[in-house]
Amino acid sequence: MSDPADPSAAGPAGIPGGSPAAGPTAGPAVGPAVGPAVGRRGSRGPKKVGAVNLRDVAAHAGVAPATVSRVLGGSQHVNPDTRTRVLAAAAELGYVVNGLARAMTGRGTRSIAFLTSEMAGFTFGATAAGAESVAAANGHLLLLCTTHGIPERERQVIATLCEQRAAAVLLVGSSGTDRAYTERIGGYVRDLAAVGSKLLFCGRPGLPGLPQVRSVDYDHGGGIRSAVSHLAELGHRSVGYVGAPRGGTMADLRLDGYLAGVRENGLEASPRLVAQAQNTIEEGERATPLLLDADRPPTALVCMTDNVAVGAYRAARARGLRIPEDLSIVGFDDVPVVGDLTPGLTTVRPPFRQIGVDAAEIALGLRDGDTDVRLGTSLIVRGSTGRVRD
Amino acid sequence: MSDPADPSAAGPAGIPGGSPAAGPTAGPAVGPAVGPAVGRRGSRGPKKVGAVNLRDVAAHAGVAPATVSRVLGGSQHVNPDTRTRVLAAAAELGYVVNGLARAMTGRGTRSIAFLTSEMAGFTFGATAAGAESVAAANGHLLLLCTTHGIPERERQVIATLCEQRAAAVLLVGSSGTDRAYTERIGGYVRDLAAVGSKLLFCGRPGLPGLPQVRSVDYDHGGGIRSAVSHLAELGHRSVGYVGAPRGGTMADLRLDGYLAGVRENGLEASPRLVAQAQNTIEEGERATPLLLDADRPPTALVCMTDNVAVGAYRAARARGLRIPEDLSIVGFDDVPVVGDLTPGLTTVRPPFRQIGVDAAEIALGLRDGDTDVRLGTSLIVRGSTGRVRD
DNA sequence: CTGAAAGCGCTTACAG
DNA sequence: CTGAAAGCGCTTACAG
Repeated sequence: MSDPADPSAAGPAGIPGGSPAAGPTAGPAVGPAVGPAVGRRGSRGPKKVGAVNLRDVAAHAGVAPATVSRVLGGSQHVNPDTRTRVLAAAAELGYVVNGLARAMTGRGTRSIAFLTSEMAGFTFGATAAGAESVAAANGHLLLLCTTHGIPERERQVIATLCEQRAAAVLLVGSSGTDRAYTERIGGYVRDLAAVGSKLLFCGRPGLPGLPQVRSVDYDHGGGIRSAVSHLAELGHRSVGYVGAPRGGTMADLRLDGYLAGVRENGLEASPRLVAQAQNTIEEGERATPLLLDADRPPTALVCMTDNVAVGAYRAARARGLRIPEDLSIVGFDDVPVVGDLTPGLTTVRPPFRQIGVDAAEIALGLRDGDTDVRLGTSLIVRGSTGRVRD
Repeated sequence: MSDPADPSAAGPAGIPGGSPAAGPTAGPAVGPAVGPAVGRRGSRGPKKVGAVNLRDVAAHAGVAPATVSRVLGGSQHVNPDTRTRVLAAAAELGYVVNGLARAMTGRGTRSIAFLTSEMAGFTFGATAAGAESVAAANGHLLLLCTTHGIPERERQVIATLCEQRAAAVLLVGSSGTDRAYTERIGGYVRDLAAVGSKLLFCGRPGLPGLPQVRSVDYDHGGGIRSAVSHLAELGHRSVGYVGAPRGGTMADLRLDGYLAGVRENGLEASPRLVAQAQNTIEEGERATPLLLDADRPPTALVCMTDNVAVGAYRAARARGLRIPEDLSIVGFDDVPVVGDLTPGLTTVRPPFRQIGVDAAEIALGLRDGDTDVRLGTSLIVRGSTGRVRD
């Protein structure tokens, strides 16, 4: 019973939803739908075994295969009567075009791939959702791949994607910035180009060494700077930063944003105001005390991500510090629920969904121009930031 | 410059990562990798235009296409020397097998599809991640599709998946329970079976009318019952429920779990202890007051989901109610950050990732037996639940 | 408007 | 162990 192909499970014929949906141009079912025409009145020997194909439809309609291909392919000039006859035959046999075969002739729609390190987290989902909506609206499927950050796995995935002839691959999220990384990506770009595909950066900036790879990103630095400015306006002069050390695109951009914000607003600038933490709550909880327990602790913290900020909340609370009376905190990403913390987290919101949408549109060639796109962010002010205590 | 196929972008030959990875059995690159062999010393007329194919490799190695197919296909008996020669030729030409063509002969690996209403949210991501890991480990790609809950879109997606010959489709998440729904799904099952594919329920129970469709789910009812029991142990006698009205698998199962829990623990049972709210924070915020503002309000609330619970936090706070002193609250799902609310949310944690893993394994036929699987949940006790006030 | 033929790129019996 | 041939299911010039 675990075999859904069991004909005995077909149920009563004629149930709506059971219509052989066929291709985008096929009409509604007419007669009782059937699966593979196995043993259908012994019409043509014991040959057929797979699904019904185009030739079956042609025979059933009394036309040549080429004609069936034309009407199903939405071709131009076809006699209305012939068209009707073919459509009826297709529906009657429950014909479903073989997309694989079609793709081989160049007419098929190739899928677009979304390649990310981990597919967990809100930011991933929002971006993927944006890409999916565009893909779907254009008849493409979205392939979801994960590298877990290991090069060998990444290589493997790209190879598979080349074989499957993905239309394009969106490389999503932060990445390394070293020379080895650039060369590795450069290899992917060539491999993909060899099969008519292309690479696109999504949610991360382009690579200097790879100017031909377009990027769809948001303004990491600008977002952080707006957070720093917000704190400066509230009177803070000593603002700390908790985030990942240099070495990744996101870490670099956000840290640089902090540094620029400090400079622009004439705030205290000092290495002792920066604590290193990877992007997890635990890391934020671990690193924040490095700043809070110092001699003259900062009155406000800008965190690389909301995860880190939540860790900062924990650390502050553990020390009996009130937010924002004793310490203001700003996050980045605006993931769900952080607005319901006590107090709500002030944070920078990137247009994740839009990033996915733009990337997919570019990947599908729906957009002209060849420039990178970089979207703006918005500062969501909630209760975790307040005027500095006098 | 937006064309990644631009040969001038190929950079210096010999860069690692740029190796023509080819199929799973192809060896490492040897000479300088090249893309399509266009114009390569005019070797065979102006014919070639696409990527290099198997015949090119055969010619380059001085063997028949069938032989190349054998060594690349990991076939058995092939002369070692011949194998070496073919592998070298493949690497030299940067050959990448065409998965589409291979799939047409039945040898290719078909992708598995993950079909969900919305691809937002933690639960979705965790489940998909589990499925992806299994798919990847077995050389399959994961297709991500979205229906936005609209039947027409759902139909469209299934049709496309049939055309693309997906190996299986995982129908993920809650759904309707009415007869029309069952018939619609029944149609999909037949359509998929006709192309050798199958349907699987994931994170939701099976449909009585469709016993042949297997389901991989977790114990919604048991999870809620454990929450109710937990509250009963804390002395609560009047426990309310906030969740969606009947009509969906998740809503039904969780509400039934509440009802059973109330009965099992001999708690107050009354329709006025149940408030209806869809699965969003706002809905929880809207519906909770219906219970709190009643004559003899419950001392504890079980919410269908964490979203609803967060809404309940808002409502309680708006009334000056302390959690858990004045009101205990339990959620369901254990999405990120709810543990950092004030107080941390006590909630039921389903094994989302495992659900995805199991579903994918079954879809890929990696598991025997034909029974449905239903995994257990764990109650994560945090600060939002406490002894009832005397 | 419609057929017959060739081709897309691979794999698999069938014969050596 | 290896070739030549046929076939997978579709589409596209090429001729009517």
